[in-house]
Amino acid sequence: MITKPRGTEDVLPEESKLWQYIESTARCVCERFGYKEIRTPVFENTELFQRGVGDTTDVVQKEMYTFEDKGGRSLTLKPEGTATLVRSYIENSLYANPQPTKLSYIIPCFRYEKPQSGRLREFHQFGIECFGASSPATDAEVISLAYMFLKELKLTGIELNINSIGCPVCKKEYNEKLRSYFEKYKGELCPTCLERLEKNPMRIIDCKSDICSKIAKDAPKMIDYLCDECHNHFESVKERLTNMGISYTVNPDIVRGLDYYTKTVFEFVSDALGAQSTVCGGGRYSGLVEELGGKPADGIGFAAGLERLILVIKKQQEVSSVTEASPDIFIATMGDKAESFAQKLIFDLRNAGIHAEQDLCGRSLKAQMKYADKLSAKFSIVVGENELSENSANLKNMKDGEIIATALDVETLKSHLQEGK
RNA sequence: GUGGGUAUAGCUCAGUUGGUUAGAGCGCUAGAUUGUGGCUCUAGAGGUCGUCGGUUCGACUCCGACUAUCCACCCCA
Repeated sequence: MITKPRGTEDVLPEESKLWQYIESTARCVCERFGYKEIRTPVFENTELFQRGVGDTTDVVQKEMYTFEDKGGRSLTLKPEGTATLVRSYIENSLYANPQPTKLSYIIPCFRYEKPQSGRLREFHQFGIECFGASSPATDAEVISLAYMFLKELKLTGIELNINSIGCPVCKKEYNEKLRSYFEKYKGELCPTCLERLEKNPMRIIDCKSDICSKIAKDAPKMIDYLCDECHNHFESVKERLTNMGISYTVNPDIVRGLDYYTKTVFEFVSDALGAQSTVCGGGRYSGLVEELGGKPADGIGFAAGLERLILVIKKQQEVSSVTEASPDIFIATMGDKAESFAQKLIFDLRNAGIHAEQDLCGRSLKAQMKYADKLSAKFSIVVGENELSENSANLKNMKDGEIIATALDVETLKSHLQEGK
């Protein structure tokens, strides 16, 4: 047997209902906020992610699905959405439209990681990006969209954490402070954090090891070192969130792992998920558009992991309340002539917008009725020689067993079915 | 990439200190006097017991490797 590749999942018909529900909720919310859907390629030139996501990040260093095509080009399956959108924004000159440019997407992403609950090698993200607006109002709008999306999915136990990691100027100053702080504990830090000390000391704050987190507890906080502009920006974002009734926790420890983030970063965390608990995360990025060859423009956005949302929803509702689509009518037949007649009738009924079914496995009449029951058909009729010659049959309501006589034409059947609803 | 748990029918799981034709419930198929579902009853199909190797007279059972899966680290959505 050939099995699916590691870290991938089949979405079976039962579950795809849930996917459609989440996707339509996402689209519906985006529409109200003026975010328009964009569709982009599944793979991009590898360089886009090296430059866009950052050469030093784990995502780029060890998690990308990179391959060479027959023309010798290095291509990579998208590990995330933002870099692609920035590329498209520049390449299609979307900056020439009235700004800001507000985009949304639902995409598959690929990362070569060890699979675990809430972490797959192919996973899906719903995200938005807003380009060309640097005001705090933009941050608040983006966060409020995520908030409303999660709220409309009726998720409980979700919390919003926000932080500001400053602009390149104050970030750099802060990094120096941080480095000199951790230098003092050089002998105690774990090996990975020792490396981080050189490259990106902010990541040490993230470390879960007992010793490092204890040391990091008293480390200087970015929030205390923000420059005036960054500080005011962050204050304004918080005030706007409060105004909208969106509660949040300022969490100085959220440091996003992707290089491009500046100023506002945030994540929505679920208490239902175990280790991979971030259900939606994002932030502002000021230098990315320029880095990828565009005229300087601010960007801000978020991505939500659809598989994780589905995990939360499934955990919340013990039994899925998603109702299966059931046929309006099942036509059981006896004999070839009747069967052939029924297929034509069913075709016409379907053409008239009715969900009609028949047996395709050559079952006995009794077995056909059982099958109709399993499909939860609302009505059934049996067509045999008698019905054909008289052009009439008994229409049975499967719920209460009530029977009425009906002619075997689309209009009559349709009106009976509508009455029965 | 590092650690730990798990692997028996489509699904959920039994399987006695290693012993002959490996079981149950649900599901699936068929039937219970030849033209009507749900309840009940009967029968049937379906497993190289994750894979490969080792120990043994004999392995689903013990050991090893591999693979898959789950949990955690790491990282992130």
